[in-house]
Amino acid sequence: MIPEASDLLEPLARVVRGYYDDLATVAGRHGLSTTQARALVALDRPLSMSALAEHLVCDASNATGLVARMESRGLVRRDPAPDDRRSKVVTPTPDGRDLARRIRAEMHSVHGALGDLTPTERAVLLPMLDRLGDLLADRHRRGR
Amino acid sequence: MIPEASDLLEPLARVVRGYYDDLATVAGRHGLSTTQARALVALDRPLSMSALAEHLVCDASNATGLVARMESRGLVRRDPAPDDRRSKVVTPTPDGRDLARRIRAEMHSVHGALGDLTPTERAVLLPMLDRLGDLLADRHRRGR
DNA sequence: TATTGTTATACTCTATAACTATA
DNA sequence: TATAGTTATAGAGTATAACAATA
Repeated sequence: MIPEASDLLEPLARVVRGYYDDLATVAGRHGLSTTQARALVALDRPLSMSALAEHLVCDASNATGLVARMESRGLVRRDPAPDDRRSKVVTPTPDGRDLARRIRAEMHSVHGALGDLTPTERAVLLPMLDRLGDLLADRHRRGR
Repeated sequence: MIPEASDLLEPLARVVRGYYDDLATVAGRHGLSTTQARALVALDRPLSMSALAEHLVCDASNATGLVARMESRGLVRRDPAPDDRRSKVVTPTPDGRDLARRIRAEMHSVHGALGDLTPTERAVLLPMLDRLGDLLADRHRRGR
């Protein structure tokens, strides 16, 4: 029995749902929305406003309010870019970095489920996830 | 080299992101939010308001507005439940069913990426996704 | 002219709390 | 008393359009 692409859609959707439910739970526990949690994790490296919006796949105008709320909570800073006076660089504060680290660590359902796999299963799954992630990113980069 | 659970986190996050970006694109193309798209796909079978809210992992009060908007677009109907006069049953209209079918079919990035895998890769990945989905659902059902 | 970020606006999603009509 | 659904409210995410400052 060779599975078709469509046979994998529903199982993949279930995994995606499990991941997002866990992220939402952990983010909510710290008073963050999933968008803020995603932004904070992405800000592992400083990003301009537009680069952040691109990462979150939303309009640049949304980043203004999003970053403003995170800034007012002391999680990030917004500094003028040194090379381009139109641009701003968003950098996490030490508090922001701590929280990002905690969010990653506290995704217990995802972490635990991956830990419940046998080492052999993990060794099989890892390259498949990498490959699928590459293929999805490729298609996203081209015209979707 | 035996991968740890944490080694799989980032690859899994990439796959999740690819899936959601595709869903958002397809939903937006039809003037739906991702929540409405998820609801419409879930309504493959009629659900009560509370069952729908549970599926979407949101408060029951949200379902009221969500279904009202979908109803005003002619995608679903809200009928009194036959057995319990407090309850209502949400059913997709023919238009709603069509749109749900189209959304599933138009997730080209996900569908295409799965199709880019070799048959052997799909045969390897399918049971792993099922297993991971089961583990995530288990942990969600217990206390997260 | 084009780009970066912002503001204004409007709509949707989301949770909480209070209400109603049933059970 | 408890449950199903609704309403009211408030905060957050989202896109569009228009704008200022800069490139």
